[in-house]
Amino acid sequence: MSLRYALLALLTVEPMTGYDLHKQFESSVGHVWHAPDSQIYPELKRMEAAGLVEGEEVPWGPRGKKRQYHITDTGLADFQAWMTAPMDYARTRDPAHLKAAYLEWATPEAAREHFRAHITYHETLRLQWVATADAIRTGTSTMLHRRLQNTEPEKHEATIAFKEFTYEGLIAKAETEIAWARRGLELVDRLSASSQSTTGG
Amino acid sequence: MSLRYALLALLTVEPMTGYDLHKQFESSVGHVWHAPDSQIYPELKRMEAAGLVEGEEVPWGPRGKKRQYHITDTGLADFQAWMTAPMDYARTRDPAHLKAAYLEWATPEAAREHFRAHITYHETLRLQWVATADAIRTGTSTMLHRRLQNTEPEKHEATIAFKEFTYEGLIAKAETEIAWARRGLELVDRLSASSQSTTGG
DNA sequence: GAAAACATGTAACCGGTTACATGATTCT
DNA sequence: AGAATCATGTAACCGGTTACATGTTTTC
Repeated sequence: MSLRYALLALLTVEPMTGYDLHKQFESSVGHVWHAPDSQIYPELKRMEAAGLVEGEEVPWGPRGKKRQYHITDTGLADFQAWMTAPMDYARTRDPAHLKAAYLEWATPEAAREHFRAHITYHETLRLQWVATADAIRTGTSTMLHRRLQNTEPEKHEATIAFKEFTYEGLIAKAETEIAWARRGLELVDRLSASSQSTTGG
Repeated sequence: MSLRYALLALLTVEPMTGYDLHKQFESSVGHVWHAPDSQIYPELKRMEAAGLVEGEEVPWGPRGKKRQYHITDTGLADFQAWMTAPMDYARTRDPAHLKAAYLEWATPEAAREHFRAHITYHETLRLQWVATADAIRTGTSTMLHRRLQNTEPEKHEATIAFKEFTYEGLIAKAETEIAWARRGLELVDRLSASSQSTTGG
């Protein structure tokens, strides 16, 4: 159900087509939420049926056309209700830690590879998030720029602050994972050393 | 597909019934993986069809019976192959951070409540994980005890170390979330103060 | 005797993924 | 002219959730 609110959050900036929204999920918002276009188009239709958004055919080139959606008052009210309602946290389901708990079944090299992949993955995320956080801080983010243009000046400070703060949290998360995986590599080395001395002694 | 490997991981300790496995998901392993019984029983059947486990009817009381599953050689090979194979990381989908990014749409009190709930949730997790990590360290964990009894002594050190290490990682994760949410509360206070001085001035 | 725990499922649904399918427009 | 991008979907599938359904055994 969060996809719906991710879409509404984006549509509070300005009217967009399904394709515009899909592109957003590949960049900025994509860092906290991802969705393929095969999920976006049907969801927009359901949201229109529920009165949360309204679509409008607009011409595109000589023969083409596209459907631009804008958020309705109902949609805005629904979004704000979601913002105010308590979150329901999904039960833990963490494949990386599940696997880590049973690495005695893998070879030391496979265990090392597991942690290396974990580091690579989270370092990639971290870099993206640092870049996005910088863009927010320096005012380079075009999406945020457009959002601020449609926002009352009193809300500018909070709008920027919450986005910056979100990315700081994501960066901290990534750094925790990286630090943990680095310690994992050390652990594998220690265990290999001790098992080799056992075998060798 | 990870449910399958979570089940295999548990069945490397000893043969269990669907109900035993379900109970495990409510305690120890439940911290890294969760599954309702409605998912466990059909999955065990599929795994039996795939030759990864074998079920055996065992009597239970005077009239009752239960089906106890044990892992097969094929199942063990499959589990080890999964342990060795690289993980595929799912795309980011983080409702708590999605919401945090747009908290300018919530009232300050709702924003505070969001962060308070985040703290409560992760503090609960943290306490559970600290308790489990302690049980692993002190040798109080019955599940780990039984596992070690069916494990060659050379593997004991690694078996314990990886489980302890996994819980340390989970605890670090929870602590990162708690620290972030605490800073969130401070941020809301700062923003409320500055918007009030604007309104009041 | 009642309650809690043990035991095992089915069915409907939902959110998300992957693969497939098509066509227009803009840029080089 | 060809490639990249814009644009919009359908269909099959899969993993997971929620609700429903039933009966036995053990414990108090």
